[in-house]
Amino acid sequence: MGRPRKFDIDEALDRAVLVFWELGYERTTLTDLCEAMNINRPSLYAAFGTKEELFHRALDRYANGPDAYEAEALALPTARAAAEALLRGAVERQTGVDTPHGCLAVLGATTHPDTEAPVARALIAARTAGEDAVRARFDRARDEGDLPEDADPAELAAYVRTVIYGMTVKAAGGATRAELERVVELAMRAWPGD
Amino acid sequence: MGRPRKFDIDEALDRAVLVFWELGYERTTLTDLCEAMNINRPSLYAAFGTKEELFHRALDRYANGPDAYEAEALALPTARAAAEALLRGAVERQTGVDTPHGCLAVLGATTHPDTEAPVARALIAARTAGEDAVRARFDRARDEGDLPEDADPAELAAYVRTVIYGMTVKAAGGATRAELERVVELAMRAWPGD
DNA sequence: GAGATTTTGTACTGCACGGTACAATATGTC
DNA sequence: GACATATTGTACCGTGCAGTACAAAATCTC
Repeated sequence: MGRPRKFDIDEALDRAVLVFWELGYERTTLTDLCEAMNINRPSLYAAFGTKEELFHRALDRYANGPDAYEAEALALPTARAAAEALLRGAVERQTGVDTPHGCLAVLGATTHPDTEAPVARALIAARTAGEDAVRARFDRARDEGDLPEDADPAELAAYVRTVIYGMTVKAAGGATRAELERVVELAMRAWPGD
Repeated sequence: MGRPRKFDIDEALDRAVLVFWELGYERTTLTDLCEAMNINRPSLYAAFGTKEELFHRALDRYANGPDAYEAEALALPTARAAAEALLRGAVERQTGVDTPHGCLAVLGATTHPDTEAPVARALIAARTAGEDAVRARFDRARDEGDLPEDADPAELAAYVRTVIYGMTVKAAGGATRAELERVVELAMRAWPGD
């Protein structure tokens, strides 16, 4: 009961994702968020808590929304196909016309390993989780004989994600989709067995 | 004439580089800078101008100091050696024990292609200049027959720099030097002609 | 040593930010 | 319709920030 909420929580959260994605955590102000979400500050606090708590929710939603292609990529039948789908999916997501360029989990905050900032730590954790998922997929691939004996799943996962992060930086610098697609083709030449 | 300056300009600038390198532009405060440079605010302004002007000078000094290994790498006799030296040099610089991890030109600010922020634009320009230098080196290599006819110098340059940027993100997330060195080895497997 | 000149140190200003108090408003319950 | 309950809108608060005013201090010139 009580006065009914005038906005949709999920829709507002989607708007918040876009703002954080475009500006990063620190450059985003509450005014930016309120305008994009079309609500006022007390409503924001009542629904999502502080700016930092909202960011964590936005990051979560980002992982399950724009970033959900990763799980599909990992479900492909071979490790090679999975790796290529990860790379191509990253290019697509990072150079969309309706979304900000780059990746929230990389550009969301300036992160350093010894930082105390919870937001930076959350981004590092999100990236680590993403990399772990790739490594687990490649582990399975080697068990299945889908990867050579001398290929190291952890190294391959680190390599694939490194290229993805690098393309994020390039996308943030204005690189086009076509440029990044050529980077993917080159990157895949390092795949073992080719 | 006048009262003599109590500090050395270059030394103070080196300190500023380290602060910006560690914290990025936005998270760095004037208080941080003054403490690290061991001077007070009016002295900072008299010697370096605003925080933004100081950042530009720091970025310049970074390019000619910690980042100067790039020119040496490009001077190596073959394109392959140059590429590998760039990658290995990047690992070394990004995981030094006496310097912050990562790269000032990548992590110094959250950059987006359509940003108006002069600092972000300067970082993008610095990265573009770095990539152009690599491409010029690979252009020369192809003229010299050092690269196959079907290898595209611009694509190779984009690829090498993408891997460097990606390693920066990983270094900022806590990756160790050994991990990144294995990424370099994998990345070099994409080199044409191997 | 007097005066001009530059740097230094302290203390301040204006502003933008995240967060909140409080009253008004809109619903459900009895 | 009276009351409890929850959201909304406005206006505000404290804080930390970049940048600066101003006087004291240290040098050079003559």
